[in-house]
Amino acid sequence: MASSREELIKEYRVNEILEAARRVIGRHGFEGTTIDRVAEEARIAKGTIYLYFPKGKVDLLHAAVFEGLRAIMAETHKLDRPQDPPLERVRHFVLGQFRILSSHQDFLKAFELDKSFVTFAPGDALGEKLRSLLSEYLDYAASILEAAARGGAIRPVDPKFAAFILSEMTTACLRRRLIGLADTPVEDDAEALLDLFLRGVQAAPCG
Amino acid sequence: MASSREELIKEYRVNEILEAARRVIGRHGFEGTTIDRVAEEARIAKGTIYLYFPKGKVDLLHAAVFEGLRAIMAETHKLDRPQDPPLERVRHFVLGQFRILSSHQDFLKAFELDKSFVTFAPGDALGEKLRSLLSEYLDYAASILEAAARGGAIRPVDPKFAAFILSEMTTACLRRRLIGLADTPVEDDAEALLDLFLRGVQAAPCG
DNA sequence: ACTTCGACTGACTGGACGTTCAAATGACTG
DNA sequence: CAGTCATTTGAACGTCCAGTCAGTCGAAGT
Repeated sequence: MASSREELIKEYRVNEILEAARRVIGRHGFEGTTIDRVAEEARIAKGTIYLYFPKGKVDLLHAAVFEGLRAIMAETHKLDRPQDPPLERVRHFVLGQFRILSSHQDFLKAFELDKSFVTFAPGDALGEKLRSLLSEYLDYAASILEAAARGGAIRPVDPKFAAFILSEMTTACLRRRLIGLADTPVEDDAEALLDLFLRGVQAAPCG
Repeated sequence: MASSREELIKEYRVNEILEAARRVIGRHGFEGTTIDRVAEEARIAKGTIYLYFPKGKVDLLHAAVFEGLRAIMAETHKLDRPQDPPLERVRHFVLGQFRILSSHQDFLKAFELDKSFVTFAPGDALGEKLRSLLSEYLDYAASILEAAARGGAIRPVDPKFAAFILSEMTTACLRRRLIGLADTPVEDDAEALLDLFLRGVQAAPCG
């Protein structure tokens, strides 16, 4: 990692710029983010940005988005409780994921999460990085579901499929609020979601 | 509606331009769509577009997107079978919706559906139109679920919440394929989705 | 044949924005 | 203080693209 004094300073500057970029993205959206605005937000001149991001705007924005997402995903990793009973572990994960994602909804909104995963061409660098990030996250979520399935707490659904659907259900709830279609408190959503999902995957035979 | 000869011609031209715009959007994405490209695709000159869309590019693209979505939603309305037994009606709707949306995945991908609903500011004209379109659609889906709940086929969940989650689960499946995370046939997704959702909302007590 | 009309064209304009680079600034040293 | 070097600056440049408008062309009218 960084060691010498210069490298530390450089890393600090890079971080400042990335944070400014994320603020601008949050305010103006991905497409509405210009180098001028980022420079103004970071209180430095336009040219300075090119010292730290010589590859240009696209590289900067991609880095900002990637790091932002990585941080959010790191948060969700921290909330796992492997020692809990499987079903309780799933429940805790679902609610925790909901809480974390909803606390970052501004950024997620501006970033237009789904778009970015979907839109980038197969060869695209950021697209690949995001895909692997998502993939890693889904493996983690799937492992929790798989453990529950092994323990007999839920039925043996395809864990990756279920994990994906679960995370999408979560972002869907947030999106619904952003659109203005939800008139109930957020906590209700979390409970309703958990209920819907758990019943969907639970072991006991229905009907 | 249109009556005179001129109005019919005009409507025809407008439609040609909108279709060209949708093709370009499908190929280059929303942001990558320029008036020049639309003009080239429609095999007319740039200026001609401004004869039919004097309000400019944004208006044109919004109309293209709105009409495209309206057509898709009209399709889903046609597949309802109110005379079927409630649970069968739900099942048919879920599978039909899946089939229709997946047949339009190119357009939906390019349009970045979620983005457009989420990103537009509350006062924005297209945003409002899309929201009301979505709202109408959700009312329709919710009415199917509500009928099933009244018939006792599913438990009395909040029908609008369930309808929203259902439609998002469907688009999520498609997105998963576009990202390249799915390795199973599409039909499997439809079945797995139906299974997950029905168990989630079904009447029989689980556990 | 001449005129009128209006749909259509596409070169042009102006502004926005990414990127560059010569000059200014400041920090550090002998 | 002068000299050296790294960092920072922002005016200038090139490109892209929405939007304009003077001019073309064919059809219909007289």
